[in-house]
Amino acid sequence: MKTPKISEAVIRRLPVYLRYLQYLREMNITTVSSHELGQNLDMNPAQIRKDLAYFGEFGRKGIGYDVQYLIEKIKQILKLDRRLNVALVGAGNLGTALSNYRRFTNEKLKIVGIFDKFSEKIGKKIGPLQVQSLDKLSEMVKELDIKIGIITVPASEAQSVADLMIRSGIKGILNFAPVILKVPPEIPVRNADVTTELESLAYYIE
Amino acid sequence: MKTPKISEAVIRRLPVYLRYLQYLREMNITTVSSHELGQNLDMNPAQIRKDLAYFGEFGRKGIGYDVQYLIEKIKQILKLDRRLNVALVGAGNLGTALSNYRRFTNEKLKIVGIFDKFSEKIGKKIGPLQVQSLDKLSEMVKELDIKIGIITVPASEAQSVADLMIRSGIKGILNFAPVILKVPPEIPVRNADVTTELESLAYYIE
DNA sequence: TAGATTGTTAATCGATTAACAATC
DNA sequence: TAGATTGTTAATCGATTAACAATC
Repeated sequence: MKTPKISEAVIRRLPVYLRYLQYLREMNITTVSSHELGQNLDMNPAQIRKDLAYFGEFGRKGIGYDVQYLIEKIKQILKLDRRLNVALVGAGNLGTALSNYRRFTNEKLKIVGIFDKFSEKIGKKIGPLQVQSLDKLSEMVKELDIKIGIITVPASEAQSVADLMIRSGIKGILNFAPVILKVPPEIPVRNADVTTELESLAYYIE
Repeated sequence: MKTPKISEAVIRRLPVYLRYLQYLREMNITTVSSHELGQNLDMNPAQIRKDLAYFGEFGRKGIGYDVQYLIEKIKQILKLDRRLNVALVGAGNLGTALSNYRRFTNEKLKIVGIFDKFSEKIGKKIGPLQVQSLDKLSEMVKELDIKIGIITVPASEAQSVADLMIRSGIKGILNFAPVILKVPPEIPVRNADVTTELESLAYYIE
């Protein structure tokens, strides 16, 4: 919490640690060293120790890290210990897939509204939710205190959806559309475009 | 092509440039400077010039880059000028969404086989393809010269699917499952786990 | 020509890794 | 205690940015 200035690279590794720690907990493993973590996550142990040390002293010299304790600490750091509501815009194939994504259901991070522009999509049931008109977004963001928006509309619509999200009070965006969004600097954006990933992979083939 | 050693960061930016150049071409814009690219992609112009200069001299001093020519060159670099067949394993919601992903259809990068372990999924039609048994993967990889595998199975299955893909001759993996896969060092892997992205986004909220 | 913009070298900045004292 | 492992400083490595000569 008393953080000098943590780089994004560090923050992006924390969920990876968290995920593996949760796996260890399922295996009833109670303690782990940075060396073991490094082996399994294919990372340098010094980097793992350094990443964690930005936020506090979570380990014990000569012993390692308590799995359960470290899970709790990382959750605190990432703010996954409190409820965080998410809206998804674009009820197509990908949007539907994400809405049904199992892992969200258990977690504090939860999709609480699905929106679409097209009337043929509106009213459609996806899991426990009904697709709503995009016109309702702003109202629902306020009502449900939605903080994060997921964009799964076509590239041509993405910027206007992002603008609407930000006007509505959303504080961060996960963007699946293949465009670089223009947003104010205080709004974090994560791009998760599949095509980009595949295309960069192509380079390494052969 | 006569490349000293290009960092992954550079390679990952090329598809972003490509995408924006294709957008410019659609707008009938024929020439662009690194400065304009930088403005629109929120990047440093020097970085863009340097990235491109690893692969050749594509611009003209005092003028900028020819959009069409640069598109072709980047496609060549990324090997998107030749056909590259892709197999997808896991015909759930996400797998179905990706298989229907419009952009793949036009491109050289093409999903040519969809596989699943579960008999209730097998035979199901997704776009022009029918879901096949996972047992057929190896055979099809050889028959269709499939080079890339996309994994959209649950975390618990992902490693064994990756192993099977590699044994079958697949050369690169795009992994949507929330695990770090163990693969030989010569096999490139891209992780595209949505949960990880969302969790790192949570850190920046409030 | 004058203005613009590349390609590239040099300078800066930041991130990763090694090393080790502290200590369980 | 002896062995193991953390937290952290220092060293290394790599990536980004600035600057500018070349040139369209």
